[in-house]
Amino acid sequence: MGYVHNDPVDLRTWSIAELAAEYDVTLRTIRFYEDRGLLTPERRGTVRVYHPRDKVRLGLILRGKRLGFSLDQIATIVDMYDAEPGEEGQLVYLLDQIGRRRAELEQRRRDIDETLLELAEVERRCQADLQDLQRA
Amino acid sequence: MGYVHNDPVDLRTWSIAELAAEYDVTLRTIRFYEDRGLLTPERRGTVRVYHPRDKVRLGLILRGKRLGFSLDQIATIVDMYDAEPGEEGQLVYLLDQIGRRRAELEQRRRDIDETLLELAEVERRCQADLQDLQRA
DNA sequence: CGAGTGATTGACGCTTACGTAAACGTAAAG
DNA sequence: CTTTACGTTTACGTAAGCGTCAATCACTCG
Repeated sequence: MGYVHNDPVDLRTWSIAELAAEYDVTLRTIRFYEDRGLLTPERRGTVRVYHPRDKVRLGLILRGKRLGFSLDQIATIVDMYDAEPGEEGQLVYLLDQIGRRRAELEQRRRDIDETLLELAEVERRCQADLQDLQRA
Repeated sequence: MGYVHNDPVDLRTWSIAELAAEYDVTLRTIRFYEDRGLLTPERRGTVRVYHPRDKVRLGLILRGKRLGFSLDQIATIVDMYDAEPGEEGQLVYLLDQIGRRRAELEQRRRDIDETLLELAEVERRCQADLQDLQRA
């Protein structure tokens, strides 16, 4: 275990297996994300040690996946979170990226709402058919 | 062209190129979906002719893709739309599927809302930093 | 008739996102 | 000391989702 019981949040660490269990992914997956530069855990000797920052990032990555983003897109999103202030060009670029992502997400939400409406309609039809069957 | 001008909606047809242009996908993509059983256009000789039903299905497929569903998942979803009444087992199965999809979609919407909130936060920081730079 | 234009079917290639061994290291427990 | 648990790298495999030819056919326009 990453250790102990009552550590302040910032001191806790996790093993790769602990993270895998908590987020229900395989070790392979976590290592793959590292390979792609999405995670950079500490190394103690050869062993990977994950800090709260790494854990948060993994959470963000998986949420991005649920949303259907590619790992490349996720990389740019996740990196936005801990970007340092930087120079003006950087900031403008970041703001631009944020705008794009927001537009994508809002489109997705519309897609979801439409789909939910249609599912409800299909469900209604289904239940009606079921009623008819059971009366017969 | 699929023909004419003022046909009742149900009579219009489209060529593969027209559909590709309208939805901004390649011919290859459309044929691939057919290969996977997601589309079944009419054949006039060797040529594919798309009816309104096919066009609608393509729209559903692409929306499914935007939502990050796999083609397999999309197939089951899309097929729900034109499922015939069928027997009780079928209907129960369908209702179950609907429930699952709905749960997935609602999770996704939560993901989106969280992400949007966080993006707004990052944006706020960004704009603040930009302000600071421009005062200096 | 010849040149385009737009369609068709293969067939091979490529990227993404991992799965799945194989072969090895290390450290605590029985 | 050997087993067991947990970790490591290297590397090949695979499924999904198309891109990209190549070869061929059908129709129309000048």
